[in-house]
Amino acid sequence: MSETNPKSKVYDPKEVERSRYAAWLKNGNFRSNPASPKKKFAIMIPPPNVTGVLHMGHVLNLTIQDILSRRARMQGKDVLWQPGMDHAGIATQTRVEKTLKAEEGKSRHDLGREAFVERVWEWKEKYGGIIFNQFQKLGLSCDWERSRFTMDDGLSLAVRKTFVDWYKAGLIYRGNRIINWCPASMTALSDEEVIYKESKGKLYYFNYPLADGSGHITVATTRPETMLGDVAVAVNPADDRYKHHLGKLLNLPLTGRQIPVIADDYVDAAFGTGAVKITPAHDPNDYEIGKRHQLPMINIMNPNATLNDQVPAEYIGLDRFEARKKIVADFEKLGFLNKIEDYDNKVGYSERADVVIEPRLSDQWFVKMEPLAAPALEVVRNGDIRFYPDRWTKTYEHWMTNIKDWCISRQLWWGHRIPVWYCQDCGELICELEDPKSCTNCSSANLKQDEDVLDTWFSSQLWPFSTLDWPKESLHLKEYYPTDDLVTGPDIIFFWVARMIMSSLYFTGKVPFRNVYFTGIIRDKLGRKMSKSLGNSPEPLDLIDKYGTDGLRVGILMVAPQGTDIHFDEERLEQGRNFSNKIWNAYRFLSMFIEEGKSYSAGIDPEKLDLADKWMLHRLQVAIESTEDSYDKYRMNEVINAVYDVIWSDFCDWYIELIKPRLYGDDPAEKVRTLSLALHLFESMMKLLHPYMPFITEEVWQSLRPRNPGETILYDSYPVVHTAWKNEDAARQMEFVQKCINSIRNVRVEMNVPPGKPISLHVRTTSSEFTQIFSRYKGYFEKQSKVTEVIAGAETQKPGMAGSIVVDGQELFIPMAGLIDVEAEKARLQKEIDRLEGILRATWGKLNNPGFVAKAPESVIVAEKEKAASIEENLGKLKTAIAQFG
RNA sequence: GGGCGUUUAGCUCAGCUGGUCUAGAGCAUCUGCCUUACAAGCAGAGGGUCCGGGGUUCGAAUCCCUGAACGCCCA
Repeated sequence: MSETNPKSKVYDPKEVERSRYAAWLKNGNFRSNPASPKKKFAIMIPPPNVTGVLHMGHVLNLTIQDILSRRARMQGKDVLWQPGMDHAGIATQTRVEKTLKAEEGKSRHDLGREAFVERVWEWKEKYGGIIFNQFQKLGLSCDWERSRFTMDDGLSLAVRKTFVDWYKAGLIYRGNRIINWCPASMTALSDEEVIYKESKGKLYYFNYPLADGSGHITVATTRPETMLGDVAVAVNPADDRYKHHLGKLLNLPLTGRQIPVIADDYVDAAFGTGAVKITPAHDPNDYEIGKRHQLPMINIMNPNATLNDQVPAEYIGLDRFEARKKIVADFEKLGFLNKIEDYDNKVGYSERADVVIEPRLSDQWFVKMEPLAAPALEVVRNGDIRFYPDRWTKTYEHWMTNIKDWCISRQLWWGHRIPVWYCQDCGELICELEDPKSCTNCSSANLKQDEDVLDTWFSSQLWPFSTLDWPKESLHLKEYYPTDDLVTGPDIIFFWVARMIMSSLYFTGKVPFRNVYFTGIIRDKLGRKMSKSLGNSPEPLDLIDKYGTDGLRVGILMVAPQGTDIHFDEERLEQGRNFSNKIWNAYRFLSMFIEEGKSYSAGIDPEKLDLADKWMLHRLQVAIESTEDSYDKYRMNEVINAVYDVIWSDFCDWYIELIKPRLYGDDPAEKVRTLSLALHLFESMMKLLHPYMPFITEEVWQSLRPRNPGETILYDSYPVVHTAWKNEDAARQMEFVQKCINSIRNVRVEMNVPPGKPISLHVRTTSSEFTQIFSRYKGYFEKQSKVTEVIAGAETQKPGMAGSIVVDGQELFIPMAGLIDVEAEKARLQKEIDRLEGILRATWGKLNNPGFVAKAPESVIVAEKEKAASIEENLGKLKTAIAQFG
């Protein structure tokens, strides 16, 4: 037992959550066991950055993974939920560089590569694990002892093998290309790491004078500074305005250089002036034109986006944006500035450093994607891998069919260094699994390793199998691969999901996972993305403090429909916390009747069940059935809503109330029987709920009956549907009783009968079945609507002054001599009559429609006819009742 | 420019293969209750042009077309 006082009316999650989690860890409850004969279930955590901290997105994403893992475990599977982190090349290097600057005033170059990397490792050991401690507060059941890091030896070996194999297969190559350059991190980026943002800019029109003095050509540009690297002006060959200028030379202002006017189909005559300045070293499109026309490529920028010595002296060293201003000013001075217009366009920013990226011509390493994409596209199209929601397959297909080569080299120090050596003597390039000692061509020992490291995603793409020891053929790899489910955000579908599929198919011949669940993005209540700068991102650990982990998990999951963005509002979590409290109090209630140390058998004697028992058993089966269906479709919010409803609305609101007379009664055998069934039902519901609310369910489960040491709900069997306990008749009868009770309560309130005041109930029934319900289950009415006397029969007469209710043709009268407000009662009846007449009109509308009768399915027509008949019956009785008031 | 998504109660959202849907839930609102599990609770009530327009159908919140607003992705 924990220290929680079972008498406390309010559930306090703090101590329960702390001690339960500690016990699970201590008992190794989360550990996988590949040697066990159990069916396997595996999920790979999307590795958070080593620099990361817990945010709301994690809460949603990881809770879903935990739910799937816990359910699988309870279903008797051996579960591996693989945790770990990635090394986050740019983010981590930047972080450590900043610290170094702040604390020691040094740059990484002051330390040198080796010493700097050593510092990063130190930083990782010190701060890198923080996010795992935070994850544990969420109650996650990861196999922590198998935790992996992308820079581990094993995973590094996987990276190396991948690179070498792909290189040898011709899938990795080195090329001089225009890539996306981040001037802040001073490295190349992949296309995916560029974020395009809408920006209000200017379009500058410059006049370039013709060398023959015959006038000028006006070009338009959004990046004036690049004009210093212009090598041509291009026009569309069909553009009559410029035909006579083709082949002429222009004096490029400020530079003293002359550049030709050329023709190229790429130029859109309708844009700007129809004449385009060509800067092949600083624009991907210009680069293509430059290649086609064998133009020189002048790189005018340093890696940090200042101008280099390829420009006139007065511009050297200027930052690109300062240079822009100066060049515009200089054009104006020279009279070559034609005009400036406002211009909205999209500007690319680097994902990590959030600065404007600069297209840059440089030597980089690339992965050839097309051959890898084809099979990866196929496994999603043919259903070997399924996406939830399915619409993401379209996005995936679109990317895969328009795929471009992946720039994988990064000009960083923190990461997997490219396993390529260059012979300094003969120029040979060596790429092998083992570090080469000498040149394979000329035997020279004068080798130099490539300076660059690989994109972090290059190692992340191997995550599902590299964490399982690949390329070693371990038992883990054999047993858990391919994994079952992947849960992640759609924002990394290209970065990660697609690349895992490609590399897995190539190296293992298998898909990495069967199902991919894409979560929505958590936004604030105004629909804005959560961000540090807006300060609209709540701290999950604070929320756990306020609502408990269980409360937080369930609060989020209840509003997390499949793949739609979530508008987060803390009020939702109150619902989760309140639910904890509700469960706690239901447990407190049942526990009042439990004799210390006694185990109440789960055996159920069908002969001894009363209506409420049959109904509750039925409701539980229905709930289990519906959760199974929802789980199959990964509709996580539907699962929890179904469990929430059966516990709160069925079990707490009705069932507990209905069995109270038996529990408080004086028949000991009946008492034990009732309690046993209630405990069985409650225990099943705790198991059903466990994946969502692991802590309170364990806490309660432990106390419902004596448990062996180390026994835990984690490994108890997950509830399955017992069709024998489904009972539609009982469900229908109980629903009738509930409708009656609801109506009686309604009459009480509308007639202003004080809640405590007992009333009588006279019922005119239409059959002995109904008469029996009232006589046999009289107690239900007494308990639920303070009815102390029930008279039921076909011959029952309406008392003089009485409230009238008609339910399924049965006439319920509540004598209220002296109490009744005639006008109020008439109004109440009239309202019900109006409602029914409305429905009746609509129903007859259908039945009188020849088209409906001719074309609608027979079952629908029959149902409509029955509906009309039953409403007419009820209406008739209500009209009689209202007529009696005159 | 291309693609995807969203639009249902004051708020956040369910409503899935068209038919008990004069549309549900939670929160908020109003009324009454400290009823021996629970006031973080119980009981009851009010609240809707299902974004606009057109179409298909016997029948549309649901399917199709079209327009609008908002959001996301890609170029």
